[in-house]
Amino acid sequence: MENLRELFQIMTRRFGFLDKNCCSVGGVNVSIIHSHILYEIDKQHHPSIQQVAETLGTDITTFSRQIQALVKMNLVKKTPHPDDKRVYILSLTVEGKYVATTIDQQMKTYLNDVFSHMNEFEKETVIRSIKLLNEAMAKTSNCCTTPMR
Amino acid sequence: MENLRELFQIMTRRFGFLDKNCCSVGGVNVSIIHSHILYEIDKQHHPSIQQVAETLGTDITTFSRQIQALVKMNLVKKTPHPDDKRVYILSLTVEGKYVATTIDQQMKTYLNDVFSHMNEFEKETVIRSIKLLNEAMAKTSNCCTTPMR
DNA sequence: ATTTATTATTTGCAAAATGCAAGTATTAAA
DNA sequence: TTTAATACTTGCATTTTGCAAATAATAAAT
Repeated sequence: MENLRELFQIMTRRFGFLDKNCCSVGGVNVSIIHSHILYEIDKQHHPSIQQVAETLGTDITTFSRQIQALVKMNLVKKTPHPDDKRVYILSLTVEGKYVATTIDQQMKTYLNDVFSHMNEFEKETVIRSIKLLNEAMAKTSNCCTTPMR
Repeated sequence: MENLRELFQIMTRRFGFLDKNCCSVGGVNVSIIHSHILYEIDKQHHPSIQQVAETLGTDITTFSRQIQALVKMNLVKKTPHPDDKRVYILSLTVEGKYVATTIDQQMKTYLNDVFSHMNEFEKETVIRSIKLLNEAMAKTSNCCTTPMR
């Protein structure tokens, strides 16, 4: 029985490095944090500030400022919610969408690079395993979800 | 063909949450960063400051200060290298070892919790997959290793 | 044997990121 | 129509960061 924790520690650290490396698109320099925010805004359907902060597990006041920065960089747009004036709806600007897409492609390239060292069967197994893992973590209440405050 | 990046994004985010939650032992409050440092010092055999900074991909000046903090907290000990006086050897104090061990146990508990939602076969498959992934990432030079510079 | 480079680590400093407490504005509940 | 709750923002004060430069020690070159 091998050391489980070590296995995961190494894996997550490596993905962390991946994140660190790949975050400058054209002239714009995007931090990892910002890239994750862009990713989530793109993925969620017109989310509010609160919603994205929640999924990323970031303090809301910090997140508010992060959004301000992204708006200033002209990557994100804040639109008042039509029915509830307290809420702001987030979306990507054209430039933001471009940056998000480019980062996404980079990430895909990296991942394909990683998978190029496996045969098709191994690749399928690994992908299936990550899915299993995600499902299992979703079921585990006392860890792996948004940090408790 | 499903979205590979999303799969990995979710997984690493979840492990990030895991890290965020589990880092206070007894009275001592240890940040994730500090817990990773303790982990590496424990794992590597009498590493130098430089070595650990390298594996964690942290700027050396920042890391120097992190070590100072851990020394002040009485979790880490700095010993001058006998042959090369420029170098400091890092080791855990008794208390540091205790903290590291406790965190390790917590992590193992969390992981077991996650795996409890799988059957034995799935568990084996997932573990084998993580290993495959780590090996593949190690082979991939243009990502997943210590940030360049 | 001295000068010159390298290496390991530390500080100065200034910029950036964080989070709590408190604020505003708006909506929902009593 | 007062009271409570929600979504978001700002004021601070603290912490974290990293570059440039300093220090100290070893290695290489002359």
